[in-house]
Amino acid sequence: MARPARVTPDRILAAAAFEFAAHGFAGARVDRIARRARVNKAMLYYYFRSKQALYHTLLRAVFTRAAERIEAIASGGGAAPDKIDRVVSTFAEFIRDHEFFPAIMLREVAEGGAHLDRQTLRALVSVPRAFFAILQEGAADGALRPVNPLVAYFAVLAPIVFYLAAGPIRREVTARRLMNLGALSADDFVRQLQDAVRRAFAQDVSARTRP
Amino acid sequence: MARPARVTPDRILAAAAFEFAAHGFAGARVDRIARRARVNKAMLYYYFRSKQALYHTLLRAVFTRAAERIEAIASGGGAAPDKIDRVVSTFAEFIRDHEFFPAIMLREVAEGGAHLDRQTLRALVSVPRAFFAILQEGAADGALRPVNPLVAYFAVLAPIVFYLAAGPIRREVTARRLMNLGALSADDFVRQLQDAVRRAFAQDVSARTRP
DNA sequence: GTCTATACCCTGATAGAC
DNA sequence: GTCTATCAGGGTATAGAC
Repeated sequence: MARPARVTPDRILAAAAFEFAAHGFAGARVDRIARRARVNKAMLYYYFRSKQALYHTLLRAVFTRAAERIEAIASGGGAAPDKIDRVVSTFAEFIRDHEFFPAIMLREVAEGGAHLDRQTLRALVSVPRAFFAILQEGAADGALRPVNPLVAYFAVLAPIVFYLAAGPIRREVTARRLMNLGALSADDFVRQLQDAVRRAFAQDVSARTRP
Repeated sequence: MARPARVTPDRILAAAAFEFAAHGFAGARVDRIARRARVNKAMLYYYFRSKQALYHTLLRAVFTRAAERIEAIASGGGAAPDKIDRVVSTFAEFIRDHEFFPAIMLREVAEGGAHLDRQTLRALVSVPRAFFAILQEGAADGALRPVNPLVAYFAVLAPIVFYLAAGPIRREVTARRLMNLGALSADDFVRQLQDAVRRAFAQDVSARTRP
């Protein structure tokens, strides 16, 4: 049941996601967000009190949604290495559904989390928390080597975010013929990263049970 | 042989690195850069024509220096897996010498390379180019598994940059007691990442010859 | 809820004296 | 080479009519 009253703020949020991802908080222009959302600028301030409030709302929504997906994997069934496979593919899928996510994630890390209020930080932290639970489960039953959880966390997630965020630069490099980067679809990247991660952290690499 | 004429622009560049890393191009304030460099703002504009020119100069210098270090490894001696170990440690070392680097790198990727002129892009590209040469050498002599070079590149470098850039957020998480992240020094991170990368990409993991 | 017009501040950049 | 003073433009935010 569509609530028409919701559609305007949602359009604003979608436009804001695009703008903040492309230019960062300081570089984003409220005028551009309003124009892209096809609403009047005063309307934007009517729904969101300020540029900051708009940004905070956006961050909270997106980090909460991301955390939910990872938590679902951790608390679901399956062997630990398979769960890690699923973390990789789910994260990539989440980014496909939220193209603005990698850029905003990178910027927020660079910013030192300056725009993350407690609730948002809590959502963000629940991602590594869920991931650590998978690692511990795998170490306990011998499916995973015992490794430092932070190392594993960054080894798994950083490549995905970075690779998908770097798409525009790769296109620029290719367009200027500075280097010949072969074709590599996002799905292929995911599969090969799953493979690398399994070799890096699974106790028995040959135990492949990918669907 | 100190050339006093150089010291002022260098101080400005150092201050700019700090400011741009902390706030990004749009968020950076020329006034703050000048104050931090202890020079008058007019002086800054005397040496650098504009905020943009200052940023470009900084980017070109830092990416060129980073590329040099990686190229030296690729063209140096040793087995391919050992070279990859060295890429990991050298990159971490480079960041220790240039603390502002991870944030600027992340922001530039998020920006889609909007501030990278041809020369800077060329320097940036020479990093993966050197890395790919190592991979090819290793695949040719059987020391490395044949893998997609882009996957390996991002699997190796993204975790380092991301992990070191995320230091401030980790401190924030710890300070707010949202999660208990154990102690992990940068050196430990490097060693464990080297280990993970070797397992992921070396043909024979047991062939360890780390100094 | 929607729009126009505008206040007001911030910031990049420069003119011009020394 | 160095500094003070200032301008011009652009950007967030709001007042107030409808």
